[in-house]
Amino acid sequence: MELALSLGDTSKSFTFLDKAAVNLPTNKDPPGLFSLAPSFAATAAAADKRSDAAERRGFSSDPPVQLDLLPFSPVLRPQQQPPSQLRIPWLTEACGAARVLDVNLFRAATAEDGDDGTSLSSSPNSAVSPFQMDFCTRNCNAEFGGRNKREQQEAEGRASDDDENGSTRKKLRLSKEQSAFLEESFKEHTTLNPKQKLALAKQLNLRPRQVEVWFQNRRARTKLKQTEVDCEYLKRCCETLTEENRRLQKELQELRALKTSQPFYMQLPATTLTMCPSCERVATNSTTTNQTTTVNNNASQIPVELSLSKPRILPFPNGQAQAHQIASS
DNA sequence: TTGACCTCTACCGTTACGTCA
DNA sequence: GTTGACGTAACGGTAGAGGTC
Repeated sequence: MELALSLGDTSKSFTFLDKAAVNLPTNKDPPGLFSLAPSFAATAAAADKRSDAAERRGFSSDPPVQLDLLPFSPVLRPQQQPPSQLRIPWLTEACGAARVLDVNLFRAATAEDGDDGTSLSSSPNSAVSPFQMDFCTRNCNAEFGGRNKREQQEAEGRASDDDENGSTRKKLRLSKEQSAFLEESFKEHTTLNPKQKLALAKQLNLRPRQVEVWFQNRRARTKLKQTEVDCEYLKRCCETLTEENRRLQKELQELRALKTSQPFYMQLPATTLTMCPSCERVATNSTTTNQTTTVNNNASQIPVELSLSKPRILPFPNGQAQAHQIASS
């Protein structure tokens, strides 16, 4: 049941609630639409957690629950791929299997670490990984050779520093190949189960902990962008509401001025509107006209009469009071 | 069956490093 | 060469879920 109050400007309707209702995230949402991503993300995280737990318990969690975390972001729309196997289109389609071999070519024995990141090579102060990555990058991608050479030298320098000072915080830049690889994986799975993490780490010649951290940071960046988009949308909504409020206040002032210019209005009997819940027809017990208000009755609009403000008690000169009300179901 | 304890992982806030203008 | 802004890898703390005893 919908009541449309017609107070002059009938061409503009109030649409905020409609918009909010319509723009709930769906798989068909185009980019830019508002979504309730945080709650969805939480649901997805919980689902993934359950999935991971199922994996750890030793049985498959199939069928996978594909959750669209960011409907407005096509990058993050997961493909319908089985989660048990990582498919890397960037790798397999654009570069072929040779890339895989290159990535793994210089993988040292330390890459056979467990997934806890606590073995020798995964020590926070270990200098193994930067070397491996630079070897990999040099051999994988000739166009970055110069920079990677410098990186390698820097890495060597850091390694020696690390050897001297075990407290040095290690930070390395992932190569473009590694980043692209991880990005492609993220498109398919925003979270990883231990198997996937291990597989990715092996393929990229990274420690599982690094893969884990990368996904955590990637999720954080995604959430941040989502928040920015949501804030922008809410800001626009606020502006719209402010403008709407301003317009209504203006109309209210005009109508109050109209009231004072027509003192006989106060002497008129109140109008009571009743609406049948089934047919939504509106009936009135008075023919008094203040302002014409239309009641949106689906196909037809029935002009009725009603007071302009919310139901309230109006003072009458003779001391009586009478309620103006709109009765509806 | 229940509760304590442990492990794992996601998330969050923060820090520190690398890059670039 | 220096500096500040920015992006991001990495860290520590916390909470929740599941497993074990």
